[in-house]
Amino acid sequence: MSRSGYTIYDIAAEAGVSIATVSRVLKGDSSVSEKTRLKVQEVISRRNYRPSSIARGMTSKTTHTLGIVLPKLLNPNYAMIFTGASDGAWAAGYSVSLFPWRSITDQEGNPALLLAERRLDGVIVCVEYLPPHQQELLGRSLGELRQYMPVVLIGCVPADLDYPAISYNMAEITQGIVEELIRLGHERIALIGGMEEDRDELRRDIGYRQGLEAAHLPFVDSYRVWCGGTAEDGEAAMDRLLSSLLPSHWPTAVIALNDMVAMGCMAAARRRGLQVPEDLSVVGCGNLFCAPYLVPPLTSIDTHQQQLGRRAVELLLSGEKRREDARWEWVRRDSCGPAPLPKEKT
Amino acid sequence: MSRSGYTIYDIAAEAGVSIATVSRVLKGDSSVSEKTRLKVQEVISRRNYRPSSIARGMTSKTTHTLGIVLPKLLNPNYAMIFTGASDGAWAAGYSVSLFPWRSITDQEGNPALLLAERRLDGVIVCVEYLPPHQQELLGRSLGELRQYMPVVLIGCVPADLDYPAISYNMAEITQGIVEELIRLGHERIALIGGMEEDRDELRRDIGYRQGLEAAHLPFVDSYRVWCGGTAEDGEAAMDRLLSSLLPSHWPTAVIALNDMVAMGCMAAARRRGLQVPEDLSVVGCGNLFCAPYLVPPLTSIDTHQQQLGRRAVELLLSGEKRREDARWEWVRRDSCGPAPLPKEKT
DNA sequence: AAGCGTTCTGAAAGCGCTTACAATACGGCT
DNA sequence: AGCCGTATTGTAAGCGCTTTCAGAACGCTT
Repeated sequence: MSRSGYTIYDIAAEAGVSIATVSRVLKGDSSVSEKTRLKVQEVISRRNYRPSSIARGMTSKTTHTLGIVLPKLLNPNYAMIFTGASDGAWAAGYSVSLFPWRSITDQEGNPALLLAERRLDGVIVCVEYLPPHQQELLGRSLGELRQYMPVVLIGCVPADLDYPAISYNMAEITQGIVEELIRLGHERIALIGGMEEDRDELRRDIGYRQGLEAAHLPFVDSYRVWCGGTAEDGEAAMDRLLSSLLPSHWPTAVIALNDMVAMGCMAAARRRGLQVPEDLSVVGCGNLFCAPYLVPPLTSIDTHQQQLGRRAVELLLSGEKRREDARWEWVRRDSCGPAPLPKEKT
Repeated sequence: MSRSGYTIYDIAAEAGVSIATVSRVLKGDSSVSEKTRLKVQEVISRRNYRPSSIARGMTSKTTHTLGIVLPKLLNPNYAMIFTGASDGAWAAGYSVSLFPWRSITDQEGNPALLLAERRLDGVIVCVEYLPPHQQELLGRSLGELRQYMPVVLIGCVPADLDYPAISYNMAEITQGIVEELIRLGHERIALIGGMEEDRDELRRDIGYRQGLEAAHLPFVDSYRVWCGGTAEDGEAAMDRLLSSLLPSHWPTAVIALNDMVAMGCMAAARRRGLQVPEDLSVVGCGNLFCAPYLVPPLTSIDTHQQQLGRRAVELLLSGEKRREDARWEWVRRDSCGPAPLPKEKT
């Protein structure tokens, strides 16, 4: 209990040397004689002394702590990024602090206040879609933050933002999915979710339209449904979609914003009597741990979130100022199959 | 980019006052005249100055950072605890750093090294079952850690460990589940997962046996299966269980360590042609976000993990040295139903 | 024994902020 | 004008460590 209060002075005194010498053995300086080193180390380990990294930070201007800002840790996608970041950081002797999303977008007073005061050695910011007025706020916060520490962005990052960043190229991914679905014979393909991102090169829409266009399929407005990122959102969106159409026009395939939304879609479809994948193919994104255990097991796009977190830390620590796209990869399971044969029932 | 290098000296010089005065307006000391305060604040906000919390920590001996140590952030249960902790911490002006499990159990050299050096204002440690030799190591690490900062434990914490703690009373919970299942007519109830915890008062086994005993049901050894905490583990364990028994002796209900294990169990059961809940009732624990979207929706025990994380922070910051049990609550969905009528087919 | 090049050590000056404690300023009173 | 109490502000001493620079020790050489 008694808060251990040893300082370098205590150790120095007990070992009969100066604090400079203790400091030297602490950092493994070779200019300390073997004899002295042993003596000092003995005291250190007997007293269980640990130098204060706060004091060290005073001179080194370093905290060995990184920050991560993300919208919602309960979203397993972010938990994966965090995990990867933490692993990478730990391997390099750093730890990672979580900062809630509002720490960087709160209106009240000074935006990045706490974050900037913390003098972290770097911050990873996971960017989600924001309404325009918040975007501007975020921009300012990031700018201010960057005066104090390196910042790396993850997510749907506009290309003209000159931060080091790893982005999901949702346009490319979505186009890839559309093409695959078309290859499977689907012609009525719905796109569910994905707030409107702000830059063309990243918008799911672009990929979606391009994919359709390439196959000379029409873009049907009612097959494009917006929603948030939770399973509930997905369920509601799917409900809306199906309600708004005659069953004969129901899509035969759905591309979901992420796996949670996909879960919701499948639930809504099931409630309407649709069989997945016989009547409806569903593709998710993110490849969550539960994807293989859904019924049917969910086909998803793996975006290698953990790897992505690690990579963000690398960028942060190396100071490389580059932008990269996240890798992505199909994980084919059973929720996605050939289009049903047209039955012309209605 | 140019790392903002303002110090309190710069601000003081520019405002034409002493650093003491700047420090005073920084902390809102009322002994500064209105005129001076405005002048100083003007400079501060014009220069966008943020006092370094490192330097502040020097004198205050405070980092406004808490730590959390947990086995695996990818386990949503831990993500929930972390989220709760982070919310609570943030509300009190703190942030929370993640430390990997091995930061406290690694053999190599000094155990709690980094953690202790960090001089956090407190640490939450989520304890899982550990093999005996690691338990001892953990004990030592915690002891050392506690010399430097308050520690709160979460999980299956032995009652004789005199740390402030919030524990799951798995015995009570498991007994509650058994009783409910018996009430539904089940007589062959399996218990899957849960490494052997080390203290009687916490062991699932105890609750399991007591529940059976109270209803004069026999304890059948082969209905007790051990496994780790992932869906894969659960699937494998369920497979082992079913393989080892004649179908006529298959359990009609399964209690799973957690929801992920429950997911695995359901998958394994389904593969054997068992219908949930008609042939087999499944109860999980943790009430994950995906529980409602499994097929059938999973009945689970909600242990209020987020609330628990918040509470842990409260204990940490208040210094209260007490032990509490986590609240728990049934979340009844469809994976759990009346026992099938005995068909005596084999 | 004196001289010299190495090795080791120690003294002291920060790092950026907080906080007694001392000093100054100001307003009002006699 | 001379005093005093209060409201402000400044000075300086840390906080626990790192690091530069200088001094002490030691081992050889001649």
